[in-house]
Order: sequence, then structure tokens, then C-alpha cells
Amino acid sequence: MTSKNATSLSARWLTPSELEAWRSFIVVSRRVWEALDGDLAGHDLSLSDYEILAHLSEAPDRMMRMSDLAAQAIMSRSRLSHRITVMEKAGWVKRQSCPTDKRGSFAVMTTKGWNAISAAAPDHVTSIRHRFMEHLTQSEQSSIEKIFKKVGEHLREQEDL
Amino acid sequence: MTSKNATSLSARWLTPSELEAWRSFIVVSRRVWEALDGDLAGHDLSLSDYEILAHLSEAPDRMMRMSDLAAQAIMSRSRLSHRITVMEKAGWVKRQSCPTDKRGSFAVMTTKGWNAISAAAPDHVTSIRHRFMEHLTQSEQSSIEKIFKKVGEHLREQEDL
DNA sequence: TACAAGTAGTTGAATCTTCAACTTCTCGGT
DNA sequence: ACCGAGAAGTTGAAGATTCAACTACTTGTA
Repeated sequence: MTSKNATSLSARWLTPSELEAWRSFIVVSRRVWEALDGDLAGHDLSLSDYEILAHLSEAPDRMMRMSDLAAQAIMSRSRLSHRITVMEKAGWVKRQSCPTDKRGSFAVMTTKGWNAISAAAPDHVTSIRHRFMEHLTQSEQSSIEKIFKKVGEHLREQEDL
Repeated sequence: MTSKNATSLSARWLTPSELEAWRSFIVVSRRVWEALDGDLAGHDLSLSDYEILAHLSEAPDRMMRMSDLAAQAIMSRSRLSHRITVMEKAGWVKRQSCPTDKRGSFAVMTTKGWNAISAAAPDHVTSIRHRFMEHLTQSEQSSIEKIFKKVGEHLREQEDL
């Protein structure tokens, strides 16, 4: 898609420089995701499963309410529920019902789950460095941190277009 | 996962600042993707289908070899092949065999496909602005462009860990 | 306290993606 | 000219994700 005229009544097209910024961002997002996911495959984990376990591992008692976990791991409640079912079969987590809210349930990391993520973590860190961090100067790193934290906050608060 | 000691024999853990940069990057990547995908749903398109069509629309004669298209749209040949089968049923693209390489085939955008992406494009641009661009100052935008172009090049050339 | 509206979580079906196998063809070397 | 390695593309099955519907429960309000 290319626009003949730079502006239109409804939406202003992206300038060449905006388009470059945008494209490079999504290209990198996708490639980084893909690379990290591939790097984790040796540990029988997808990147999003890793993130579920990582959030659980950092939570008090290594347990979290399903909804909170879904929010932190950025996935739908449905998707998390399906993943937890699979991980439960693998023995990495258990479900536990919530005593104070009978609708609720916890995902609880097992020792086996802890072992699984512990085994994967060093390689994963290497992977993050090699695929991403390593290519950033110190100052680029802090730019990224600053910019993305800001954008992230905006995104968290918007739901509709 | 949190490390007790800052360094280990195998892999150096991420510093708090590196971790922040990394996490904010993937959080934003996922939220942006999700938001754009959702914004496109009204046009019966996923973001990755949009990208397939966008690349085709920019190609000479609006046609591309399957492998080139897969590389540009950052997906596996298999996945592209399946998507093209679906889009072909929707009437947006056709397959055409390559005269010079009998193994090869082209994906060719139809008028209907052009109309579909033309209809979606203005909303999509609004979406990109609203979800991402709008939150960046001019100088942040050029930082992103510079940094991600560089990282992208590194990623393109590495295959293994 | 009773009720309507909303929240937490799960489920099954439809759709999408991955993975490995497979066919067909090209290309470089001999 | 032939052979073997590798490239282009597709396929079907297995696994993952989405979507909408559903149950069960909580909360605010009258």
C-alpha cells in the first residue's frame, strides 16, 4: 500500500521516516520473539510458557490468581486456562481453588516446574543477550527502557481505538 | 526467576536495568501487536494477513514468489502457504506458477485483494499512530528507527545461538 | 435480602500454526 | 549427460489459540 497524496480526509499517511521506524520495530519484535522461542525449544518451552512460569516463580509462594497471571503474561484468560491445563499434565503447575473467592483459582508452581524454569533460565538469559541486549549501547538501552515504559503505560490504559 | 548472585559460571544474569529494558520491550511488542490485530478485526484481517497483502501491494505487478513473500512477512513457508490457501478462497490472491523455475510459484494480488487492503489501510494507519507513533517524540522516533534498524540487521544474519 | 449486573474461570468448536515428510525441480560437479 | 545435494513449495496431522457460550460466584443497590 502506498498513498498518492500525503494527507487524506480520514487519516494522515505515515511519513517515510515514520514508516521506517514502525517497520523496523515490528520486524525486530517478530524476529526477536521467533529467535527466543526457538532458543527455548531445547528446553521444551515456548516463550509464552516461559513467561507464565517466570511470573509464577516471582510471585509470593509461587502462586497467582489465574486472572492476574493472565494479565501479567499478556494473554487471554482462556488461553492461559488452556496452557495451564497442558502444564498441569506436564507436572509443572497445579490448580488450587481460592478460599476467599469461590469463583477463583490459583495456579501454583510445583517443584518440578521450578526445576524446569531453573534449567532453562541461563540459556534464556544468554539468548536475550545474544538476540537483543548485546546490540545495544548503554545509552541505547536506557532510551529503550524510557521510551517503552512510557508507551507501555499508554497502551495499558487504552482499550478502544 | 531471580538470581541470588549477580554472575554465574555459565551466564551473567540481567542487571535490573537490563531487565527493565527487556521487559518493557516485550510487553510493548505484545500489546502493540494485540492492539493492532484487534483494530484490524473489523476488516476481517489479522495483522499478519495485512502484512502479506501490504507486501504484495508494494511489489511490482503486485505479485511475489512465495519464498520472498514469506521472508518479508517473517513467516515460515509452510505458514504462508496455508494462509495463501485461505486468502485464495476469499478471492484476495491467486497462485500462479513461475515460468522460469518450475518449482516456484507466485502469489498474485487480485483486484478484490487490493480493495480489501485499501479499505483497511486508513484505519490501520490510525491504529499505528494511536497505539504507537503518537506516544513518541520526534527524537524518540528517530532513536527507535536507528536502534531497531541496527538490531534488525544483526538478527537477520544470525541463525543459531 | 433479593436481584441485576458484572467478574472469574472453563470449555468445545473453529481456526490457525508448527512440524516433518514429501514431491518436484534446479544446479554444480564430474 | 548424469548424479547428488539442496531449494521451492505443499500437505496432513498434531498442537496451539481464539471466540463465544456457559457455570458459578460476588457485589452494589434498592
